[in-house]
Amino acid sequence: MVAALLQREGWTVAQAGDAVEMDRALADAQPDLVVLDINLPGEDGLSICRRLSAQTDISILMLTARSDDLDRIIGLEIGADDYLGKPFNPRELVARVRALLRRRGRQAAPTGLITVIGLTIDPGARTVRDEDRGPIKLSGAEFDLLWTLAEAPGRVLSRDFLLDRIHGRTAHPFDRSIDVLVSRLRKKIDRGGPSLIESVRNAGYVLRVSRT
Amino acid sequence: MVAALLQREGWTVAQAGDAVEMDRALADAQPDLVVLDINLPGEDGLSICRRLSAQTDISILMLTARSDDLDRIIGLEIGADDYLGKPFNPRELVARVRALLRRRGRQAAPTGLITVIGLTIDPGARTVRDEDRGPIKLSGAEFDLLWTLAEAPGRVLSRDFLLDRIHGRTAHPFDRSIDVLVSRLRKKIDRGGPSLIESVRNAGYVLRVSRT
DNA sequence: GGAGAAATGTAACGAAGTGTAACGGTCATT
DNA sequence: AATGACCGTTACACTTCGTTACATTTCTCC
Repeated sequence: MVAALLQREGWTVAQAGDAVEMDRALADAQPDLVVLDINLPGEDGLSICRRLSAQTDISILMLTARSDDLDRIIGLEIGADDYLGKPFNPRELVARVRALLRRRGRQAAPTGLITVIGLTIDPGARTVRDEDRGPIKLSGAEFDLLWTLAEAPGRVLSRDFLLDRIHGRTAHPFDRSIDVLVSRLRKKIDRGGPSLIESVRNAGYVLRVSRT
Repeated sequence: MVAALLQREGWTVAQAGDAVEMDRALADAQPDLVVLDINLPGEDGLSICRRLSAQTDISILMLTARSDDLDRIIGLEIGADDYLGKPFNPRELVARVRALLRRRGRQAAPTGLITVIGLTIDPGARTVRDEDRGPIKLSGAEFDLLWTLAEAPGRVLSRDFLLDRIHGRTAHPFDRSIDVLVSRLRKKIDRGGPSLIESVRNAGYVLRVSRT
């Protein structure tokens, strides 16, 4: 799933099931970055991380089951460049990979702030701020929805597209989760007037372009 | 160094060493964007930022020494449009400046209100307001119909044309949907007198030009 | 004129789309 | 274990809109 996600963003991806496979893959290509699961059969993820970090210049994004600070510190201590707890959000994974690559200077894809209709969205910090009313607290999925809509303000995005972008899955027959998510997001970002997120019958949802 | 960088990209750049110089420069030219260092002699960068943001429409890219969350939040809090931690990558600075200017261009785009016979139609917000009676609530299809008619006031538009514009489909043999839609729209926008939407036998519908 | 045909107006019905409250499962935290 | 955040599912209310049926208007032809 991680591989599919990254491939869809345009990166070239190779997969490996354990340390041995990974070494073989590393010999074939010189990747810029490794996404490393801490739980692996055979050689442990932490050990691999230490080895990679010491011997190579490759960026390491570590995936682990637990996300408390202790783990984090240990992770960074042994040479990981960033760290993501499971279950993670697909969009967040992509954002972090992009950030790491950018930091390496091999990728020029600045993910700056997005401001639409009085909302400032910071993909790096995953925070949203209303021009007038101050910061708005959104849940992970809510943030991803807003972010996705804000990347294409004024364009109608289908439920299928949104579902895929936000959760990396396809809709089942009577899937209403996007509708509910939209409803929840609206409740948090709308000001009195007409909703900032408009529904387009038989099509999907759009973020308003002009502030009314 | 920043100035040289931006000039090399083709932008016109003016420099200022402190707040006073900046005010003088702003009076001379009306820049689209200010790159603002948070550490300045005299008036503090944050203060300047707050002032600019409140008084003008100029985009602000803030440069800060530290890039932790505190700084980031403060930066957004006081009205910066984007921020960049030092030391920064020259290419990234250019990319962000470009992104901000592009975003500005989009936002400045006129929304294209249409006003006919006392109705103001806002295609961006998809709202209609009657000069006398205030906002009117229309459904999606109703709005599209009114909008289409209002783009060509006084011209007769055929049912086929309207159907295609509004629903992107062609009529089947006994299609009356446009008639019904017109009926529904009339009920919402007409004032006492003759209908604002006139039917032309064997041809279609027209929006009245003059208010009777 | 007047009868009939054709065009248009609109109420009413029903299918489908959408909004959202409420419930419950999962997971991390305490 | 208890708590709370998050989010998918479900259920129900409401909206939207095409279809149909019938009423009304307008035109044509005699």
